[in-house]
Amino acid sequence: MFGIYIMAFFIYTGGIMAGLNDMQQQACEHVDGPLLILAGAGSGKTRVITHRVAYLMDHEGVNPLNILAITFTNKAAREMRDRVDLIVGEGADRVWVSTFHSLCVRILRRYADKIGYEKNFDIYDSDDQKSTVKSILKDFQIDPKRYPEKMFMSEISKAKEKYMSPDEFARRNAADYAATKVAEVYTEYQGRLKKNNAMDFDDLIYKTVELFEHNPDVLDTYQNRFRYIMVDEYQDTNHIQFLMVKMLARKYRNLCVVGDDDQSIYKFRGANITNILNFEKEYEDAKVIKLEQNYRSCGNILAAANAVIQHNEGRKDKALWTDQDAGEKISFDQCDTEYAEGDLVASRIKTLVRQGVGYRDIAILYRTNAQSRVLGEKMVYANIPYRVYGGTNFYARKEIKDVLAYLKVINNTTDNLYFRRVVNVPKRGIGEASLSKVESFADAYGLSMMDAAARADEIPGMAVKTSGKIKQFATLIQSFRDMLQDGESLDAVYDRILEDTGYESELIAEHTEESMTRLENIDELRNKVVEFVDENEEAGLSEFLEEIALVSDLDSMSEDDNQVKLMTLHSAKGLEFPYVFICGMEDRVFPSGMALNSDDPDALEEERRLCYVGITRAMKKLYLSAARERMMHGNRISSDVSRFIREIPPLLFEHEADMRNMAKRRETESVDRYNRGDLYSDSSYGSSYNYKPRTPGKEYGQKNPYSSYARQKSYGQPSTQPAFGKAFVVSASGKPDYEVGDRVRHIKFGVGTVENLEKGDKDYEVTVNFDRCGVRKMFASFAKLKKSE
DNA sequence: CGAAAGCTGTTTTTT
DNA sequence: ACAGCTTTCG
Repeated sequence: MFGIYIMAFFIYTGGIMAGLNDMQQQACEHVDGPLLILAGAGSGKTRVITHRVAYLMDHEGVNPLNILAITFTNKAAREMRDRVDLIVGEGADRVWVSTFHSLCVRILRRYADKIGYEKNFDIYDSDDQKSTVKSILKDFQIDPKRYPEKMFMSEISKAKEKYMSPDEFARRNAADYAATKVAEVYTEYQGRLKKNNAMDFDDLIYKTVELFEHNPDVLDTYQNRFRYIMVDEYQDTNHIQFLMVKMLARKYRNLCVVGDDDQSIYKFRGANITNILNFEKEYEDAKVIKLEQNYRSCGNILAAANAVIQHNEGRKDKALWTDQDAGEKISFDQCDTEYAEGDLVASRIKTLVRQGVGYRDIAILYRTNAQSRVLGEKMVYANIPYRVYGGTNFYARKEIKDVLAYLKVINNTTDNLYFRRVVNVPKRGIGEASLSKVESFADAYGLSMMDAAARADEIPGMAVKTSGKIKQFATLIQSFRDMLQDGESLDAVYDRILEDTGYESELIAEHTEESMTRLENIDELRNKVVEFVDENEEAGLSEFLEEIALVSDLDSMSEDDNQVKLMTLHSAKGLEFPYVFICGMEDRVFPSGMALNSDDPDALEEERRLCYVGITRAMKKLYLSAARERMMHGNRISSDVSRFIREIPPLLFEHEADMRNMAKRRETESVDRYNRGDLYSDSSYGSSYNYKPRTPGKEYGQKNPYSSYARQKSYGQPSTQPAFGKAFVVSASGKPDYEVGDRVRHIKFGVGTVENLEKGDKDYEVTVNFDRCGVRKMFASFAKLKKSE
């Protein structure tokens, strides 16, 4: 009988722990007390967290309500919940899994009154922050040219990340003139946000910590609620997040943090790597578990990642290992321009797809969002389904911000920022002059601008015609509020807004390509409203706006869409793809020029960590590429191959010999350039840059009509080579020098016979029967076939 | 008051 | 190259 119990026990645990290695299992089974999991890239971190949650519930009998898991993105949160669901079957939906920000919003909505806010507070995005700061600078008569608003925004943000109040900031910086200015603006900024019943991203966390600090009873409630706390991507937490976690975990000390110091890439937004490095000092009894076996990448890729990251000084020494095969070697290509690079990537993708790879298994990563434009264009050309993640956010588009501003002003009439945004959109003949009058009136009587607008006829010195218009606007907004009050659904109100404000009809009347896109976007937003209403029956406008504010583009990533994914290296963190392209492997692009110029040595180390993150996203094959020159800030500049390429041992590359040569050549070149004194100096940057065209013949297809080559003349190439641009384009898509029946040689496939040659849209398509590997169809300009006997 | 035209600085990464 | 801001004109 006892034996049966034991049996059952083993089968049971086996069910949960199936497929975990020793270290992973230890991590899962550590229940009480602080735990630090140092999890290298691809070491099954998510697996461990989900299994640990399952273990706590099923094995330790922990109530799912007592578990809090903080993830980095909403997508990660959703995934984790789904995966826990699969393991435990029931109760997973009661585990609280969310990001720092959404966790805080949920807490703050509940206790808003305790910190002097109303429950329906707005969440300001960076655009909103910027307009607020801008208007303060105007009022304070601070010249934005001497003190740019960006500086104020980042200083304020930094202060909040350290949990430093405006008062304390002022006290600490009394001596420094510029800092006193910042202190004044910071103080005023917080005042305005409060007045508008709004919080920015940093406030969400700041105010939560403040709430806990001033209300021990509230803190106690949450300490009891969250007896088991897990924090993912701990290396990217900032100081105030650290404080918040510390407060919550103080009572039960069941804190488990997971992270990897090598993947810390968010220093620029306050992430503090010492949080993870000093965890053992903070919690002396912490158990530390290292996960170093990588299950994601094949050997060559992992070796490259290890080689790169080893160039960093300040890191915990560790090395990932794998028992997978070496796999395919890494590919590297230096193209002439960013357009050629895009063409190459597109053609490689087509080859992969022809071999049976799904589009969904491919990702293109890059350092800056700006690079996505050309790459995206090339995907269109090549007919490759793709999606760009991040970048100019859907919610940052003008029309979306307008419509959302209507919703926000309906939700929170206290806010003047959104009032100003929509009061004259579409044009209602209400100008700045009238608005200042409304504002002074509002200030004088302690009203919001919306309230003042409702009483516009009382405002002194205002024309009856104008006050009528303003009043009408206030009535309009009130009518929407009434609809909601009467229980009308959100989507019904949404439609009424578009109609009654005349926003939609104006766009329809415009009837340009642009206005049609805007209408589509507005329709897309409507879909989101409907979707939200369906999924959250209880929730209202406030909740909808909150979801919009905190959700990111990436969160909508779905396995269902069979598309190539384009995103920045930053966005790619936490994801994995069988085939990964990293574009723009050039000094000043990646590592960024900023990092190269910086006097902080960690700046370059952070870039290197980013490179490490990028490489380790790849499972089967990694393609790196660079351009010899590209358009940057309106100038065509030439660039060297990224130093990170040279940090990868040549033997890991497909064309090992070439890589060796390049490394050698590069060494001498660098010395030469250094001796000339122009390494990274401005002489290679601005208009004085001496542009040397490459020999046209060895170029990849260059047919982009928007390419700057079409306008080559304007870039310092006056009379010496007038026909260059033209000759260039012709030769790129010109007829190859071989015919059907010729024997040709391909750099990789060897010798074969040309079976067919036909002119496609932009290029010749050539079909070759190779002796070694059979029939292949390819684009002539990519194939670089040479006649052979 | 509003639209159009010119001038400026700007790009690293994001919850 | 581009957007956003200021200036200018109707």
